Amino acid sequence: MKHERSKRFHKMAKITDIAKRAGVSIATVSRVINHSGNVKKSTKEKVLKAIKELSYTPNFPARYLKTKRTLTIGMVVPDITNPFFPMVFRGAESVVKQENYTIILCNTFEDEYEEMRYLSILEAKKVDGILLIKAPARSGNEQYMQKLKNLSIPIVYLDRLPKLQDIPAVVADNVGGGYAATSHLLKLGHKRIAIITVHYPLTVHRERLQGYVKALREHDIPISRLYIKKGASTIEEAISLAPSLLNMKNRPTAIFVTNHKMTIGLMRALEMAGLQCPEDISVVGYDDFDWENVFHPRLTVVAQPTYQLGQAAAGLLIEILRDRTDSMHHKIVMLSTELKIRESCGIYRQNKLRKP
Amino acid sequence: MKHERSKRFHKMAKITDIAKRAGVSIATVSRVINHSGNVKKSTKEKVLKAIKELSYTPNFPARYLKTKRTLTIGMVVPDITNPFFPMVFRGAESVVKQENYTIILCNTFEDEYEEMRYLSILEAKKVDGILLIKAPARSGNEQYMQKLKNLSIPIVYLDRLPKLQDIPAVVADNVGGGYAATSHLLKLGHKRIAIITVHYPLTVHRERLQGYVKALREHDIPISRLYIKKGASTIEEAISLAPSLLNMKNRPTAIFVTNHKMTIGLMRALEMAGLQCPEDISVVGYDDFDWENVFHPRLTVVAQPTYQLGQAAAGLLIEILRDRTDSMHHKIVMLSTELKIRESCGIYRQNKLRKP
DNA sequence: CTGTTAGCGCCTTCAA
DNA sequence: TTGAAGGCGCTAACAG
Repeated sequence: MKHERSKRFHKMAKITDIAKRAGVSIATVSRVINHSGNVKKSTKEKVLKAIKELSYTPNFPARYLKTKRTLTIGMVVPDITNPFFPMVFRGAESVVKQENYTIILCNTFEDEYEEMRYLSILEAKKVDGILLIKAPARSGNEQYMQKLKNLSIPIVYLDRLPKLQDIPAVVADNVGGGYAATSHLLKLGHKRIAIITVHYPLTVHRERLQGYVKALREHDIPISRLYIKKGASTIEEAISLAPSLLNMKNRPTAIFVTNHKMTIGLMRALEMAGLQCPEDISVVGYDDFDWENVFHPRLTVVAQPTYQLGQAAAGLLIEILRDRTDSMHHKIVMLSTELKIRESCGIYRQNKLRKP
Repeated sequence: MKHERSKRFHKMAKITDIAKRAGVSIATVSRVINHSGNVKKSTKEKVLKAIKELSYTPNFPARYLKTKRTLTIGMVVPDITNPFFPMVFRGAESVVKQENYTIILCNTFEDEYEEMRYLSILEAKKVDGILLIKAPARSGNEQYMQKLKNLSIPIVYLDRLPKLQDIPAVVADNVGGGYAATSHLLKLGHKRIAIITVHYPLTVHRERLQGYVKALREHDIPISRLYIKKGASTIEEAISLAPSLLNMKNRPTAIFVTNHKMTIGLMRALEMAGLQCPEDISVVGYDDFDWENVFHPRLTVVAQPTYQLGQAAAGLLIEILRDRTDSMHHKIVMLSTELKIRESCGIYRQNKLRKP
């Protein structure tokens, strides 16, 4: 036997109720609601009055059947718990809300299967568009990439780029970020500069590594595989990765970490190894948050334009939705990063080499 | 003239397409999709085949018209940029996804008008339920409270309680949190303990203050208005509030901050005043995040069960949705907090009184 | 086990 | 300026 919804949830008025009460047809009601077609002022007022009296709101899902628009967009992120993404979300929300869109937020936990699942749901729910921050690609995912490309809903890629041609996307200048971080260290005299980065097949990290390599090359410093550590983007992973760097005979005098969570892990590892930052070792991190300018050591970091990334991506998506065609939107927008110099990098000194 | 959607967005197959291709009626197709009614194995396979071939997905908005369920819920938060809320979101998402729900996330910026706006939209979009973390109440909002109470969609209140009777809600033990923080300071010998809290009419902060008062009373320490500072929950506000405390003749030897952002602001203010924590002044903060156990001074804080708050609230909401009645769900669930003792509190020493 | 059919709430020609 | 009627894609009786 089916339960009844309790009385306090009275059913909502519908358009016929309004029509009846106002003594007009539903077509007329629809016209005043949507400002479509002409309605005599007096009848319009009658309708408005009825709407107010019954506190009527149009039923969006029903309306969708005709209009084919849900006024909602989907946003798929790897991990909303990484403070980078809430800022991106807010940026996006700030622009879509102007157009009365609303956002379904989906967390994939860096899992492409989860991403697929969510994309299917978003498709079924008929969101008007999707902002996608991709999870790392799994090997043998060609089929999925094909599906992505042919999805019935416009997608704007954000931050992380898939292996796809001709897609609309908004990204940060990761090569520039990696380059700036490494150059800064070089300018301070460091020569043995390590990098801790993420092993996922993600453009962002590959590019930051590229920037690192580029800067070293420009200074004729050979790239050593021993100074390049890769792992999952977690605090724990950085903690377990760090010792292989810190216990080297030629321990690096500076480390560039390309990821926020791993930066925290590295700092923990330094402490555990009894190393002072910046006295014993310099660190450049990634991503900039409020507390970083307060607690010690104050991190020198590559700051990303998080809010702006969200804004730009949402703006692009809305443009596409407005045209209802994406033919001329196969462009990739790149926003630049900024090195925030604080206190976690010291000048290279020979005597830094004391054993830990 | 209306634009056409570009060709790459081919229209989706619908149930009649499947029926035609499988050589059955749409009713049968519907049956296999929804596992309702019996279908002969062989025809079921035919249908499944057709579905796969046309990569058909049911159209949720259309389906809603019949089922009255959108399988989406709304979550309204004050500021997703405060790391407290992403954790709550993840907790909620982790349980609703089990039931195939999806979440529309709405940011109100602590603005009750914005909250009203979003609630109206969620109502129009026919979300099945709402998780609401309320913005501070404006004065003269009785009408809105009335509307809230009579909303056509079940709400579970989260973290912050409105002035309403008989509502389902999940909250943290804020009195307990304030009490634990203050007691800890008292145990360390502090007597001049100040509190920096939020002036919004929000249960959470009122209760944390209550806990503070309760602890002091138990130790027969008079409550001084001079030691109670209230303001907006921002970094800047804490910075501008702090000097009135730090420059007092009887400067407090310990401060309890009931809000994450204000904690950051206070630490900044201490630094600006040339005060060391914990040497010159002890601090207990609120909310616990990864970096707090790494950077210095390591904050002693009241940790809230963020993830669990989200889980519990979502669980309660789903229960309500399952019954389609909230008659027996007028309960308030309270989860406890935990004091994380780290390094920002020192033992009270007389000589702390040196001028800044 | 399967098909026919009547709506769900709304928008939108087409007529008047 | 207004109304009547069809249909969007789907589910759920009701028949067969």
